This record gives sequence, C-alpha cells and structure tokens, in this order.
Amino acid sequence: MTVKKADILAVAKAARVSPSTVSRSFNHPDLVKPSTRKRIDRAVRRLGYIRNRAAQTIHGIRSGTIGLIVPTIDQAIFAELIQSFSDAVEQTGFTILLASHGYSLDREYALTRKMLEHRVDGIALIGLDHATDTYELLAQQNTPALLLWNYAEDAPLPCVGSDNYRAGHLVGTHVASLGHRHIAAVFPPLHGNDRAAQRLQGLADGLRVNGGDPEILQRETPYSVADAKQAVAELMAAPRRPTAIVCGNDVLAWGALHALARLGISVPDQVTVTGIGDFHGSQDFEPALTTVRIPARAIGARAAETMAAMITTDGMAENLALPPELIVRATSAPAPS
Amino acid sequence: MTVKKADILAVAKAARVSPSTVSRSFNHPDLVKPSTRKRIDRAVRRLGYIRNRAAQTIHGIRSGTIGLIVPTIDQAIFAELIQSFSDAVEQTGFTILLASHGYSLDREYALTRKMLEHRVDGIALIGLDHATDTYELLAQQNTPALLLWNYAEDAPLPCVGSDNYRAGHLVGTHVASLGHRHIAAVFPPLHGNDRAAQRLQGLADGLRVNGGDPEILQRETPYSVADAKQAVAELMAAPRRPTAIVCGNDVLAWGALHALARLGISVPDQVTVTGIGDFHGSQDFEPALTTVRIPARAIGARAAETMAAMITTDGMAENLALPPELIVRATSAPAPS
DNA sequence: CCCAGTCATGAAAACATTTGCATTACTATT
DNA sequence: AATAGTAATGCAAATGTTTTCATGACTGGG
Repeated sequence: MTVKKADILAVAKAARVSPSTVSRSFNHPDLVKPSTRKRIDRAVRRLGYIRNRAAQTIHGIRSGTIGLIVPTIDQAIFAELIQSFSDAVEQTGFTILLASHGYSLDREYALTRKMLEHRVDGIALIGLDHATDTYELLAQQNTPALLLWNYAEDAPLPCVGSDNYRAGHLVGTHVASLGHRHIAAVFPPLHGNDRAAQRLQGLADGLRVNGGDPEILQRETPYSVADAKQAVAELMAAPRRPTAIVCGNDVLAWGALHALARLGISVPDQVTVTGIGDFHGSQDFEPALTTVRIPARAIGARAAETMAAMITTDGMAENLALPPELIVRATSAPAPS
Repeated sequence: MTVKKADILAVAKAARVSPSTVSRSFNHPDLVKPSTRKRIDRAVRRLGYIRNRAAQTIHGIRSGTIGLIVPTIDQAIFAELIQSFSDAVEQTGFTILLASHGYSLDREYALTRKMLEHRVDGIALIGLDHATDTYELLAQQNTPALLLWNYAEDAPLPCVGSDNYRAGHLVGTHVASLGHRHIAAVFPPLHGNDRAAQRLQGLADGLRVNGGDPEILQRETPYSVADAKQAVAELMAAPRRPTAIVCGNDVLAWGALHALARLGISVPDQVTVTGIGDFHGSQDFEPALTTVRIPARAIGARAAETMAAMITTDGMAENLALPPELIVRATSAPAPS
C-alpha cells in the first residue's frame, strides 16, 4: 500500500481551500474565518498531516532546535545539567539536539559543524576551553552561542556557570582551616578539562591562604567510583598517609569513602574527605559528604533563559555567575594531632 | 555589518561554477573534476559556507536525526542508556533529538508529534507502555519506531531490551532461596512505569516459586537516594523488621544501604539488600551490591544498530532480548534464624 | 580529421512551505 | 443602491537544495 503523502497541498484540497489558507490557519489563526479553520482542522486530522519544520526552516523561520554539546552524558553531573537545561528549553518550545564528544576538542568541533548544518537556533558548549577552530566557526556564523558550566569574566563567549577556581579555593581554605598539612588531591585527568584544572589551581591556592605550605600529593584518576576507590586504597597503603583526601568531584569522593570504609578507616576521625559538585546522593551518603555545591539545576535553567533571550531578541547576553557554595557535612573534621 | 548569507549560490558564483556542480561536489565528489572541486572547496572555506540540512530534507533526503524520548535524563540508568545509544547512533552519522517527559504519557505524545514535525528519521521510546494516541500516531506516519529498554515478545512495536519481569523474578528466587520469608519491597511509583510494575510482579512470583508464601511489605518510594533512605529508616523502626529489602533499582538500594549503615544494622548479616540495574558504582559500593544487571550499554548499542537498519533498509526489525543477569555480591546472605 | 564515447558541467524542475500582494466577498454607512 | 472599508482568501514568488536530462568539451581509434 503506497502511503499517500500528507502535505499542505493535500490538506488544502481536502478542505477545499488554497495552501496559503492552510498555512495561515497554522501560523496566524486569527486571519482565517473560524468556519474554514474548522474545516481545515478536520482535514488535517483525517489525513494525519504533520507540519514539516524542515520546509519552514528554509524560509528563515527558526528551526526550533538548540544544540547542546557535552563531554559526556553518563555522569551524574552532566545528566543533571542536561535535564534542567532541557526542561527549561522545552518550556520555550525548543527541542534539544544532543551530542557528546568524550573530552575530544576535535570531535567537539565536528559536532559543532554538524549542529550548524542542522541550523540550530542556538548552540551551547560545556566549559570555556575549546578549539580555536570552534571559536572561529561560531564567530563566523551568527548563531547564538553560550558556554555552560564555567564562569569567567573574560570568557570569549557569553557564559553561564560557576567559577571553578573559586570552588577549589573554597575546599582549600576549608581543609587548611581544619589544620590539614598533608593532603592528597584525587582529580580527573586535566587534559581537555578546564573545570578540573581550575579547581585544582584554586585548591592549591586555597590551601596556602593561611600562610602554610602543605604537602600536596596529586593523583590523576579517571572519572569513576571504581578508579577512585582503587586509587585511594593505594594511597592509604603508602607509608605516610594523608590526613585529608580532596577529590575533584563527588563521584571520586564516593569512591574514596568506599575505599576507606573497606579499609576500616574512620571518616572523618582519621581522615577528611571532600568532593566538589554536590551531586544527588552526596547529602544522603553515610557519612554525608562535605562538598562544594555547583548549582547545576540553576545553571541549566538560567542558561536556557539566556539562550532563549539571545535567540529571540538577537542581543548579546551578559555573563552570569552562579556562585559555588561550601557545604560542610560529616566527612570533614580537624586533622588528628 | 550585514552578514552576507553563504548559500550554495554564493559559493557557486565565487567558484565560477553552477550551483549543481557545487551540490555534486558535496554529494558525489567523484563526478566532478578534481581541479574544480578544489576551487569549490576554497570558495566554501572562504565564505564559511555550511550545508543546510533543512533544505536537503525537503527533498526526501534523510534529516539525519533520530528522536529519543525518555522519562527523565537525570537518572543513572537512563543517562547510561542515552550515552550508549547516542554513541552508537553518532557512528552512523545521525544526531539525537532528545526530550524527556517526566513519566507523563500525554507529554510523551506531544513530544512524539514534535519529533515528527522535525522529520526525524527514526524515533525511540522507553518501555512498552504508551498512550494509544502515541501508538496510532506512529503507525500512521511511516517513521521507523523502536521501543527501548523493555523486552516483550508481543510488543506492539519492535523492541530492544530486557525482560523486566525476569529481572524481578531473578531477585525473587535468589532471595527466596536464601530463606527469607519476611520481605520489604521498596519500589518506585508504578504509575506510567511499566518497568517497575513488571519487576514487582516478577519479584512476587519469584519469591513464591519455592512454594512458600512469604510476607511482602510493599513500599512506594520516589526515585532518589534520599527518599529510599528515609523509607528504609522508617521500615526498620517498625516492630517486626524484614530480613530482606528488595529494591526496584540500584539507586533505591543505595539509599537502603546508607540508611542501614546509619542505623548500625549490618549488611548482609542482619538484613539482605538487593537492587536492580547494576548501575555504575554498585559494584564498588561498600558492601558491594547484589543486583540484577540490565545491560544498558548493550541495549543502547544494539538499539542504535537496529534503528539504523530500520532506517536504511526500510525493513521491520526483529525484537531483541538482552537477558538480565543476577549478580550476587556482598549484600545478600541467608536469612538469620 | 571525423566520430563515437566518455567526462564534466549547466539549466530547470522539484521539494513543502510562507508571505506580499491582489482579489474577492462581505458589512455598514450614507 | 452605491460606496467605502474591511475581512477572508487565493496567486505566485521565494526559500536552499538535489537531481534528471541535456549539452558541451575532450579523448582516442580509425
């Protein structure tokens, strides 16, 4: 059975009007007489007609899509961000075109191109660190672009996010103020991940803010509970144990806590553990994790608003800083003497 | 500065060829002389031309997008699925149009319509339970549609996933075989969530498979560590405690484990805990969680393959069952006598 | 040097819409 | 009943591509 295509012409014929009227009935309903509109609606339903956005798009009408390119979806933190961004974006009628590049800036560039081929109305990237090709591409096309997650005053494009340096700094001063001098930093690989790098820098500066010069043992760990668990197990097997384990994000901190639980090392009495992010679950961990809250939901929501504004009013957006916040819970305590 | 639009015509003029040749140079490069191709490429680069998929799409050419509609993104389980589906789909050149409906079947219908307006080449939904409107819509349009996550022989559309009834059944027989007779079932709300409902049914049947008639206390809990933690805390405060807490998914099981840790109740000596899903982190939890693995990554990958096949060969796909697998770890043990 | 065959390119129609302008059909005012 | 004004609709051009068909430019064999 050949499927008879249901285009606007078929609808027009069925409703005994011209295609123009059908189009108007969709886009400017007030311009068409209620009775004909009803006739058209009936025809639409009978034929199962569905509007073709592609055909609209080539008229300069917006495509109704926003491109979102993330390093990875399968991480608590980005999942939360994507969710809130998507929810907020939905509300303004847009749909998200999603892609992930696995921390490869080259793939990110390719994906950006692809998004532009799809004529997304706006495009959002994670972090501030991108290939110069990508920046040039975005500058050349005049598609609104937004950087999510990070905040920096001098960002090359409008950004909505938190200052990761500050997040690290908050942890640093907290840990230093508790008297810890021998510290392990468990961080994800810094390559292609400006967030992690900035957090680490902030951490180092924060730890020294009180004038001390603590010993910092840095340890790169892939993003996973399993890897962090193993890394911390090894760390604690070393002759001289750190009194605080500062993790680049909450997932790594969870791994650390599990490792310590297994080793029977008491937290926070024997060792302090901190995360960054305040993911779902950190609050209810046992013991509850001391961390820095990066307001992912707020970032997603505000970013969506900003994006919508950029698209509809065509104006350049202001940078927006959502400050990180130290959340002291049960995994941090003064260094044992 | 007015941005001079870079369409295929502008490129053609700049390269001193006809638009046809430019188009060919993209789509059938072997049909155009290398020297002119080079000239075109130069013009493309100089003008910053980017192909317009919308314009291609109205020629019946594929849009290169696949719609993915999920209940929610911000859950370990779906994040993993989306990631693997997206990765596999990327490889075949498609991009994902993503939307979430928050377990509302009505919103799902609306989103499906929207995806069809965007002329996605295929569309994937989670689970088997959908509004009849949605099924009718999909049947009427001839867009390939696929149901992810669940498997059932008699699914109304091709499906790729696991049999959730079996997953629950595996847990049930495992727990029953350990001699537990007083069991608490901590499950997410069943409304609009056929996965949970089927798991629960399988669980109940599995528990009874040995002929016993165990006492099952069912407890509905929103999907979150916090809620599960609280629910289990209340559960254990009751006069007669269950000896096994069977959770509808791993996140709830994490909450249960945290609650028990807080109460100082030893797992698995005093109480057995099980999950379903085997999410990232369950293996490395302390103690490691006994659960049923739903092969999310495999499902995503195979689903993407199936989808690609449906799109390119236009054929109906076979249902594909990826069996769940019981993973016995450290949180389950014989019931205390 | 002609002819057949191939290679490379161009012209124009087609795709599914939207929209500016023109036209027709009303309604109300005189 | 004529006129002006407005409401409703249709016509046709335009949007950015792809593709079929036609044409022109070579190439090599006789």
